[in-house]
Amino acid sequence: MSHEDFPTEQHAVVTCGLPYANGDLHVGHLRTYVGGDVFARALRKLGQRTAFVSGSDMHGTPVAVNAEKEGVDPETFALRWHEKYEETFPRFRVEFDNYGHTHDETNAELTREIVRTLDERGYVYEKDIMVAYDPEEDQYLPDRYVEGTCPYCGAKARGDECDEGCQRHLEPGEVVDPVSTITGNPAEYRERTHKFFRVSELQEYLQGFIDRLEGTANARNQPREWIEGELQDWCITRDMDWGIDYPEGSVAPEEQRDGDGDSAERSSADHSSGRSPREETVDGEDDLVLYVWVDAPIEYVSSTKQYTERVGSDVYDWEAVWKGEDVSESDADSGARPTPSGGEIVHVIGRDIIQHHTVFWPAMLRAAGYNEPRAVMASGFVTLGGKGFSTSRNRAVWADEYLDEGFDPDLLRYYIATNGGFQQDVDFSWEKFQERVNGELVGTVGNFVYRSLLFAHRNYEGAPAGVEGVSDGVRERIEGAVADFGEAVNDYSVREAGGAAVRLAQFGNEYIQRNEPWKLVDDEPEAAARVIYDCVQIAKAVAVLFEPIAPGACERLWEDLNEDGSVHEVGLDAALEPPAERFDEPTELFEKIPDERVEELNEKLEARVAEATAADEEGDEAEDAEATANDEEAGTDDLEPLADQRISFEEFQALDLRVGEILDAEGIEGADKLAKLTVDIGLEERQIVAGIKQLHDLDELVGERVIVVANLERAELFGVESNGMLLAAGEQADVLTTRGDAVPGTKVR
RNA sequence: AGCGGGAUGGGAUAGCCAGGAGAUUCCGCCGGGCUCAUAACCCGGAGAUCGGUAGUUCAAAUCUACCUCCCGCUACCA
Repeated sequence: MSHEDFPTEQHAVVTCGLPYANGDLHVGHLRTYVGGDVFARALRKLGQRTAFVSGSDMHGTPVAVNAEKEGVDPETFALRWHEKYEETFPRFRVEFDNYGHTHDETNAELTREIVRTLDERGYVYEKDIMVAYDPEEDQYLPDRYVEGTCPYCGAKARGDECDEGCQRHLEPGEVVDPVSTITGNPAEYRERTHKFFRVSELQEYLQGFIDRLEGTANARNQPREWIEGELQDWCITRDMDWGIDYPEGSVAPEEQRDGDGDSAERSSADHSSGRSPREETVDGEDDLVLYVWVDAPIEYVSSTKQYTERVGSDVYDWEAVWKGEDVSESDADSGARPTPSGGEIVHVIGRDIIQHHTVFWPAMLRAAGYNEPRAVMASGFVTLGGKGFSTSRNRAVWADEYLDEGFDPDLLRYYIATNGGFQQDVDFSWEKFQERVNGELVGTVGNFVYRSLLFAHRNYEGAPAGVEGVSDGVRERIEGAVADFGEAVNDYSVREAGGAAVRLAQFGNEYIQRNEPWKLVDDEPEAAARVIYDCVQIAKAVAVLFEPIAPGACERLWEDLNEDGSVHEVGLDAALEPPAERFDEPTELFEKIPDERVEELNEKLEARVAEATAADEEGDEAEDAEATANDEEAGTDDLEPLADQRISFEEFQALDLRVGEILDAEGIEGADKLAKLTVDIGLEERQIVAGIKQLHDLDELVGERVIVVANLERAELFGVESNGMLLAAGEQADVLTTRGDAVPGTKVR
């Protein structure tokens, strides 16, 4: 192991992947934040000085697009979500020392500073690239404003990644046959000058880095393919208004801020025209904004900085943590490991953003002279009934929803933190939730501390006096649990950190059961007192060890134990310090979840998912209706231009068009739009797949005359063979039919 | 079809990265105990040749190759 075990002398910072200010939080998101919170608390228990920070990710095209849809400016839109998150996290006892956002001044300033450093050190160069551009709307189309075909695998791809095919990250200008996602217009490529970060020069460094990176295995393995293959330089600018301006040396920061304000005003006044990407100005002045993945991770640093600004650098020094000893310019791209003088940086993220944290981000840090992350913990996803969450279909358990049901946040924390390995996907169901709460939290932990403290209170009004201290066996057992806890933290296993406490409580139950103090009280009062003293000690240790997972419950337990101070602040030593000799009747730490409750929750969930799916469909229809209306009003404006290219009569004759009659029509399961049709085309019956499921009452189509391209190559869609193509007009799939009574099979010409 | 993740007693999970006592924990099942405790708790038991095949090794759930099956995301106007 190339790193010292926790706790170390250095300060640590634990960060959580920034939530993207674009929608509600659900239990899946919470997995990462709870994981980070548990880990940060656990580090503190070990005695490691730790800052726990995060912030909202405000920039990027999806925010801009969705703000436009709502007719507000991106800042207003993103801030609204930011405030929501800021308020939600503490309700799950995810307590950041600082929670900022990427659009605040601290981050804007630090981002410009870091980028300027990269620039000065020669890590940035300019390159003219072809950028997708919508000539009709006169705007550039960065990232998700454009989609087209992946140049590597041929699948349909978004502008920034081949999300449906090979999963490759796509650089601007790479996507083939680009189309604007805003207008649907085919886009053309125009040459623009952009900034590139020489990631390729840091390849040797990154190879060393990935080998010494700690955390979960997936974070270390997934980026290998990139780091050990050929690293591409990274385009770090975009043609947009929304974001942090590229820090041109000649432009003073103040002016840039003004620029931001301007753009916000402009886009809010201008939203109806639906444009937010940078419009080219008359003089063609480059108004480049930094790519969102540049300023987003810098927020980790900015947020730490804000924390220091609040508490003072004598309490926590962000610069010592993040900067440490700067690597000299000439050394940066060597594989040499930086002097380990900085802090322990631990990133807790979802497994979908591993590459950003193990390639681009450490490269930036290194090149700018910052300290490298010690560990990346990448969590698996949360599934629902074995299937993935689908926010669009409302197939999810939302954070608010959970709280509204009145459940203690600790229950969910326990469930998602310990139900499986951190990098493993965990399944959520109310049944399993109930099982673990009732069995482990109530039956094992809650029951043990309650029976112990109640017995102690009734017979001794607290921990029995006159006992010399814990018995050796129990002491060893507690020490063992403390050791397990420490090991778990060093293994980055939040699951095991929780397990140590639960197993200790389990031991407590065995211990009290074996010694039966209730039988001893009368005949052997001293023996009884010793047993109960031991039990109270175990309960106290449980409070200390379980605090990272269940901070609320442990706070109550700490009070029940009549302990001074805060259970959140005590270290592991407290586990073996003598318990109080006086305390009141204890409370029940956790409550059982009755079966009826689970049934009710399941019904609710199912009903909502069904309803939302239906509403989704209606929504689509409404949108479609709107689109139709627009089509009519818009007249010729929205029509595709006529093809310039003329074809020969022979080429036309190559099409075998036939009249057909629909004999049967049914939807294809799993597909939103595809329908399977059986069509009689005179000489034979054909099975044809057509994308008309939502646009037609399928039953009404039966008997309808249609025009079919009979000699189109066969294709398979959703595993269903399509042997021909049904002709239809426009977005609404207005199906072509015959005016007279041409019989099926008649050739069309 | 592509990418990713899995396959361990009835169900759910750990262990595999750093091979070595026929294997963890939870739920369920069977039998017993206890009554301090939120019908909680404790003890004992049945039950897996760790997906298949072939290798490497003195030794493989753990390493290598191939295969099968499952799941997730994608798949959509042919």
